Amino acid sequence: MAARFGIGALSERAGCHIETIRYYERETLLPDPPRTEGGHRVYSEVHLKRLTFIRRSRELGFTLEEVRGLLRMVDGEHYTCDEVKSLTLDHLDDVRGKLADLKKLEKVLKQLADRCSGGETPDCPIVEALFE
Amino acid sequence: MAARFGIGALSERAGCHIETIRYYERETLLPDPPRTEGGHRVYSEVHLKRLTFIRRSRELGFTLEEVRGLLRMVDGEHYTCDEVKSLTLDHLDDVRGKLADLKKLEKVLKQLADRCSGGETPDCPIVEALFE
DNA sequence: TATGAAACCTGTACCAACTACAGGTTCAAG
DNA sequence: CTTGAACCTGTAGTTGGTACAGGTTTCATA
Repeated sequence: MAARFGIGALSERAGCHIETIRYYERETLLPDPPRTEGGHRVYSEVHLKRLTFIRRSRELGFTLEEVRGLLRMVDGEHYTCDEVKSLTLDHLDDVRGKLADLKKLEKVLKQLADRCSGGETPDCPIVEALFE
Repeated sequence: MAARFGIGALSERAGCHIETIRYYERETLLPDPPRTEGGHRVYSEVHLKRLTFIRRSRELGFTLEEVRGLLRMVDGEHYTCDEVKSLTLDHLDDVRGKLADLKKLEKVLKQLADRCSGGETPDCPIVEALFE
C-alpha cells in the first residue's frame, strides 16, 4: 500500500517549511492533494518526489518560473535533453553574470578598505569615495 | 546663488528614478525638501550630494540599513575611520560569502550541463539529478 | 469514551528595494 | 490663456517565501 502522510511529515522529509509547501500549492507548482474529512492535506510519495525536484532546482538557483518550465517539460513526458540543457545553460549564464558583478564589487570594496587606514581620523577615504 | 531644481533634474543628475527619490524620502534617507507653492519638491546641491552618496553605496551592495548607518556617521560629523572601515569589511565578508556560494553553484551547474549530451533523448541526466 | 495537546486549517500581513500605475494638479513656454 | 510636460499622492505589484492570529481536526492517552 502507498504510504500517506500529513504536511508535517512531507515538510520534514522534503526539507522545506510547511508554509512553503502551501505556498507552492497556491502557486500551482504542487497539485492540490486529497484531503481528509476534516480538510487536512494527505500526501504520498509522488508529492514528495515533486517537492524534492522543486527544492533541488531552487537550491541550484533556478527561479520559480524556471522551475515551472522544468516541471512543464517533465510533466509533458516528451521533453528533450536539448530543452533542459538549454534552460540550464541560460541559468548558468545568469550565474556567471552575477559572479562577475560580485567579483568587481569585491575588488572595489577591498581597494576601498585598503586605502583606509582605520583609526580615529575623521576624514575617511571610503566616505570620500562614496560622495564620488 | 545656489541652483535649485525639480525632482526630474535631480533624478537625471543623480542617475536614479524619480520614484526611487520619493521612496528614499519616505524612508527618511533623504530629508523632506522645501516645496513650491503648488507642492512641487525643490532641490539643491546638498540633496544631489546626499543622493549620490546613497546611490554609490547601493551600487557597492550596501543594504539600505547599512546606508542608513553610514549616513548617521556622516551626519554625526564625528565618525571615525575605524567605524566606516569595519562596516565596509563586514560587507566585504558578505560579498565573499555570496561569491563562494555562487562559485559552488556554477560548478554544479556546469557539471550537470556537461553530463547532458543534449539531443532528442528523453532521459535527461539533469532532470534525473533534480529528482535526487 | 472523554480530553487535551499537537498538528493542521485559512487568511492576511510582512520582508527588501524598489517599480508601475491611476487619476489628479501645477508649472512654464508660447 | 492655453496646453502639454512635469509633478503630486496613494496604492498595488514584484520575488520567494515567512509569520502570525484565530480557529478546527486528529490522535494518543487516561
